[in-house]
Amino acid sequence: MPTPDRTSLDQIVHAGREILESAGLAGLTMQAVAARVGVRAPSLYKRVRDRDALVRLIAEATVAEVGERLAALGAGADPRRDLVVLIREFRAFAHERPMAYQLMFTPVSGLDVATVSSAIEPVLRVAGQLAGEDHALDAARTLTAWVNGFIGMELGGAFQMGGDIEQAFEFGLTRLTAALAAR
Amino acid sequence: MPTPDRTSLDQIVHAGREILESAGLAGLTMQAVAARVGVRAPSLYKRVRDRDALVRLIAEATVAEVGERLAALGAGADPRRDLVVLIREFRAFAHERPMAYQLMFTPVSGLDVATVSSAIEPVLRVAGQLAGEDHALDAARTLTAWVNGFIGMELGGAFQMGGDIEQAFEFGLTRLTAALAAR
DNA sequence: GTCTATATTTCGATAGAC
DNA sequence: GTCTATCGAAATATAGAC
Repeated sequence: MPTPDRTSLDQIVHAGREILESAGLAGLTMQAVAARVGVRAPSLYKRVRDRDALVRLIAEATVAEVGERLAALGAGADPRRDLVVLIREFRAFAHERPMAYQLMFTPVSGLDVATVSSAIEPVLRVAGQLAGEDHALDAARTLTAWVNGFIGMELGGAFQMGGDIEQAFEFGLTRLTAALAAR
Repeated sequence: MPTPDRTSLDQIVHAGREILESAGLAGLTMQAVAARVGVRAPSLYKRVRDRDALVRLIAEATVAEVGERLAALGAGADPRRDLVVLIREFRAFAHERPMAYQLMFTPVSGLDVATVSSAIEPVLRVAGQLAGEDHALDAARTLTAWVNGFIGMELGGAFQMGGDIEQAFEFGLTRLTAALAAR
């Protein structure tokens, strides 16, 4: 073995995730990733087909992590309380990894349905408990649309009219959970 | 006058908006804009400082158009009905100009507060009528977050679990308007 | 598997003639 | 004001030596 492995796919993806957060998607260049793992850019192509493939791997790792965190919350006796906890955790993740969060909802990431479906399964389940199985999907979409929109706007600085952002979030969360409860 | 004007700032912005829709933000190059208005790229710099300035002008024109369309709807006797009409019109615009819509909510566009504020004034007003002035801002943010999130997800193809998207939209709209009404 | 070197492409922006 | 010509700056990806 003339030249032993100096990096690995895991290390590359990990480095990519860090660079994504610190420099954005545009800053996620093959050179930057290579520099962080301690090799030259051409060496990355031994493990990753091209930049798009690396971006997809990062997006998949992000979805998987979100799914684990949501699943780890478990379920209690009160679906409404479970839902509040789920949504807050979702937002907390977005604040920790804003760029990765946005990447998840970007078309270019090319995520497969199965990965995403399993990640948001807890939300769908609790939405069904709350709104009734007939409205489970509609309720889950209402919730995810709202929280995703809220996060996107706060991350993008779209809330420019003053006021308390935390209060606005809790207001929406309270009203939404009440509105989705089966009647 | 050796070389009479062959284009104008209005024409440049108009061409930019069309290219944005057909080729995306990445396809909005100075060369593409120049070609569409019938000049060479360097000529654009006589009327626009640089590409960022052009992008900002396009974003501002988009916000202005949204504002006009929302304002044109007027107000009726039922705030709840007004709100439904407003939100549907907002979504209709997003479907007509998806790329411009997304640009509005992109940090890079650098929109000033005043422009955006006046555009969404109808939403804020009706939200206040519905939820009470104490909750006007919170209610408006809940609404805009939801509709923005919903539109972003449908434009990005994030609704991958089947079902009827229109039904999901109307479900959310109905539940939200009910939830925001003052109690 | 890693490296140097480089081909390729693309685009933003400027200089200076007309 | 418009043009040609060109600079400068990236970054992706490949070729081939070691």
